[in-house]
Amino acid sequence: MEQPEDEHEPKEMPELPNLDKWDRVVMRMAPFPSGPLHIGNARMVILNDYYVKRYDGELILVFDDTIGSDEKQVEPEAFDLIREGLDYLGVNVDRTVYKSDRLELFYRYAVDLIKREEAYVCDCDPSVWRNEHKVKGKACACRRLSVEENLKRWEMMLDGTYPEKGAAVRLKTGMDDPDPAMRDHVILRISETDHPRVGTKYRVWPLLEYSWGIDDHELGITHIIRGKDLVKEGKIEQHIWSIYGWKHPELLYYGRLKFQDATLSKSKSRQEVLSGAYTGWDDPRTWSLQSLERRGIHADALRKAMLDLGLSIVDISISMKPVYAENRSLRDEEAPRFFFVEEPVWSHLQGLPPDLDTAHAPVHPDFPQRGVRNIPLYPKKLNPEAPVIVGLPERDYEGFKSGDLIRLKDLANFVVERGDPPTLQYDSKSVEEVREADGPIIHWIPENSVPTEIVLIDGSIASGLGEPDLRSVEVGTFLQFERFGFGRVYEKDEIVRVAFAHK
RNA sequence: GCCCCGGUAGUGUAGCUCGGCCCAGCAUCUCGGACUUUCGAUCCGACGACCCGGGUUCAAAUCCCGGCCGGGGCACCA
Repeated sequence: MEQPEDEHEPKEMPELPNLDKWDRVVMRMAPFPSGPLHIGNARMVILNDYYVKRYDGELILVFDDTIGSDEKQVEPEAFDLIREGLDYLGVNVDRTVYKSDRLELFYRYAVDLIKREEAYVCDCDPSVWRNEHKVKGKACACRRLSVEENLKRWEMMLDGTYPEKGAAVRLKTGMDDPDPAMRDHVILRISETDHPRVGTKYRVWPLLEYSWGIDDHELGITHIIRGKDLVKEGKIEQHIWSIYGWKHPELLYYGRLKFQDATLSKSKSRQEVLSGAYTGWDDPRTWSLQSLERRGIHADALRKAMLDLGLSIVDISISMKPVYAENRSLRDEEAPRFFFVEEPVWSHLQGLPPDLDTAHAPVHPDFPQRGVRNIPLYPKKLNPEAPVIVGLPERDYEGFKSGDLIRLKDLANFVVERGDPPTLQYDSKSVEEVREADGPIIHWIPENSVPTEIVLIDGSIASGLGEPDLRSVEVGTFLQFERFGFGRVYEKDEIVRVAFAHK
């Protein structure tokens, strides 16, 4: 097949296997609703979305909201947060399913598996079973129980006779399996935890591998792409599919992602968001999709970076730099330029020619047709005697010596005179002079500049002043502060607030 | 302890199924240079890898064996 070469398209991904076995590709995304999707979940989402779009298939969003555990709990607000993240990524979901709506289905199959003698109700103490039976590969007495006895026990699980952990349904995957991980795994257990959607309606809950063994078939899933932490679960699913003679969906696994420049912890983020230490789920330290959106990271930058990883099952450690590089190439063109000075060193301008009262800087240097920003030097028109003052970046000023020739970008060249206050003596207008002297060209701000705060990636805030035109910028604008970096305006009142994206 | 998976430049990836066109392609990073009134963009260039050892073969990154290294599983979590 001929693939058109388009350098803007992500790398060509491999074909999905055994396409001819299925009428139409049906895939699913199954986040556990404990919080918003973060960059680590993006791979799962993007991969599934990519293949569904490629084959014009169907994508089902399945909220994997079984009861979880003490460490992993369903959080009610997560459902909407997840949808928000999917919207940002541009994922179209054809259908949404909640695991917690399907308990009756899992119960029916549980009874059927018991009747087929493929499963049994085990009331052994979990640690005893682990140490005496799983490790040694020896079946417990429960395994030999009659169907009748098992069904009776099953009812006792449902009606509350058994307490939590008092009994569980085990699937007969085989006590003689060489892999201890595969020996008669629990597929349903008792939990009386309150569920955000269905409350205490059910006290018997399926485990992930079991619910998927049933649902991947019931939902008509043809291809499953998920993290390799689920390969054991995949094997158990295959065991279930074989019992029923169902056609096996294709299983694809990818490795875990580690980010060199980000620490991801949904539970820590949750804690910090709740305590107010983080400003919300869009705090950059959460690395949530919301936070990336706020920073102006284009969904396609994320998409390309994720697809560039391919489908390798190896665990990988990646950097955000490719994402940033892609984002820059996607958004640099649209980004208007502004000056921002973090800790201005206020300096007096002297000897300005009378006609030099405003600086004109291009909105975007590569597109002169987009016009100029005007930076007036004389805000105090009523008091012509007042000195003209500009703010310089402290970092630059520190490196200057008296007598240095520097250029205020888009204005003129000056000779530095260090002091308190520092003064800048007008020298010349054109850029050639400073070039010859090999002097620095720095950005600056005039007196009537706009209070501006930039939220950095580590959550700290760079506060300073932005040039006057920043006042008219709209919320949502992706911009560049010259010699500082790119960011997106996310809020504006007296202060313009920008989320830093990248250099 | 048992089981599974994997090892291509700093990082990520292509190639490995069907050995030769691979003295290994691409991206990113880094470093030079050009250009530019930004530490942005653009252009040019450079650096840099098939884990090791055997074997099969006319020929191996690709197949086989051993070793080493790395990751994961062994929950009444997802």
